[in-house]
Amino acid sequence: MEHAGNGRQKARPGRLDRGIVMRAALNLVDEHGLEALSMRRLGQVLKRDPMALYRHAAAGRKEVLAGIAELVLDELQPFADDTHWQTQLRRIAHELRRVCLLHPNVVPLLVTGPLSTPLGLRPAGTLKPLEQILGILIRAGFGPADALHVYRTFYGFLYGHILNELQEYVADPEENEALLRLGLYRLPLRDFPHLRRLAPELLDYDGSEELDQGISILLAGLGQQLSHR
Amino acid sequence: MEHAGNGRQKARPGRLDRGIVMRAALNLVDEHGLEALSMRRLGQVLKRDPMALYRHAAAGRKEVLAGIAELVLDELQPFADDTHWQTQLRRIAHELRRVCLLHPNVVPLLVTGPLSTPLGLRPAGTLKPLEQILGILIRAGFGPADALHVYRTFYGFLYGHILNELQEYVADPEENEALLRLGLYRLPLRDFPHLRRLAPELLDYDGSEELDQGISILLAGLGQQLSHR
DNA sequence: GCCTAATGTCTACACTGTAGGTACATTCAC
DNA sequence: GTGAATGTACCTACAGTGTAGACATTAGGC
Repeated sequence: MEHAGNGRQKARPGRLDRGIVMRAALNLVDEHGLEALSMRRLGQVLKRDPMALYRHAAAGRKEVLAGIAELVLDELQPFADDTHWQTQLRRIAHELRRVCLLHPNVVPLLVTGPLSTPLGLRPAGTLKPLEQILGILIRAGFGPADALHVYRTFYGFLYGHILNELQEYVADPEENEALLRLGLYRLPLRDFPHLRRLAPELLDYDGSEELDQGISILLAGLGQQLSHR
Repeated sequence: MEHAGNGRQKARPGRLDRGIVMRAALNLVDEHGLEALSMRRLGQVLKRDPMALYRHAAAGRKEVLAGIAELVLDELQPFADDTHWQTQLRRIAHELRRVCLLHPNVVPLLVTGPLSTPLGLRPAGTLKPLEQILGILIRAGFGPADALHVYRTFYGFLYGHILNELQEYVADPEENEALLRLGLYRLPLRDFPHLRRLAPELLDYDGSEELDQGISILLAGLGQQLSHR
């Protein structure tokens, strides 16, 4: 699969580098979850001594995790920024959603990883979306400070939606239905009247549609704020 | 600290129960972070054999984590629901924010914990806010299905904001300032013009204010959606 | 050739979650 | 009371984990 056959002499196991290690780690996490990522297992996958990873790729497990997150964010595809700012925001949202759904196991890293990593020290790749959105908003007429607030609201909502959607999403829909019904009927009707009535709606969840609706609400609010000044 | 001196005979170490264990675990996580929570260390704090925990409190570490999350959510204080629906939503938001800031180390559990726990199987305590907000929205005039969508948007935004705020928040503000300046000046001006200009605004972050602004945007959008049907 | 620096490999330590067994205490039926 | 049954406590053991440190091997420069 991987095996970037570097053309030096010591090509026996295929020379190791940071990129290869990180990609292997991402594969591992995608397939077997975050907990499956251990230095030893990673070494096993790469057919290398676990300690070799420390020399080439990372100073420790944490750094591997950070590397994975960065790798996933690098999958975000850039856009031409010629359309209306609202459609641009919409596109960005769907693009982030797309990438996150491709790597659901990595999402916890994305949302909680940068915790306690001060903004100034984050890798440039992580800051690009921020800069991009600031640009869009400022060109749309927001003042720089307002643009920052709006960015936070927008991105906050975005991450929130993605977390929501990942919770809603369950592998097997049929099992999901059974579980849901069982679970809901367990709840006392007097305490959870609305929730129990909404069982059918809970079952057909369309994440993309849901995201669009949320953004529409946000944009309506934003438009209003923009015109009121 | 804990030591609920139960009045039986074998009161030497003070009889163990699930509540005590969970509270001790929460303390541990609050003070030393999620990684510090191990069954062995928890046993040490409680002066019990680690294996005793398995008998009394939980089937494993995962269950302890779930218990912690539940415990934190139980700290949410209920409201009288007599005011305007918008003020109610605002209160709920601030209340959740308050509790999360009290237990920042637990937030990752709250946002990613219920992942892959189907909605129907979550503990009733976790579902109460959902039911509550559905009620508020339906009484405000939303149809049940719309109320569900709005709930998702609202809660998604809420969790997103909290994650954002926890990222912004750093222990020592002075160090924060130094780091930020250092970090931002490292970024090439041509690629990050807006971000570098916003350094001062990045420094004084008021989470409560920020949350309020976001909610205002949301509510403006919601009001518009509500009147358009 | 040899010297230096980089790289690979192995061992070892201090941890982790938790299955399984054993010794003790308490409780209940009679 | 006695005996059985049940619950509790504790220990040991196993298969993992991250990673520091020492050692062997190799590559490159001269």
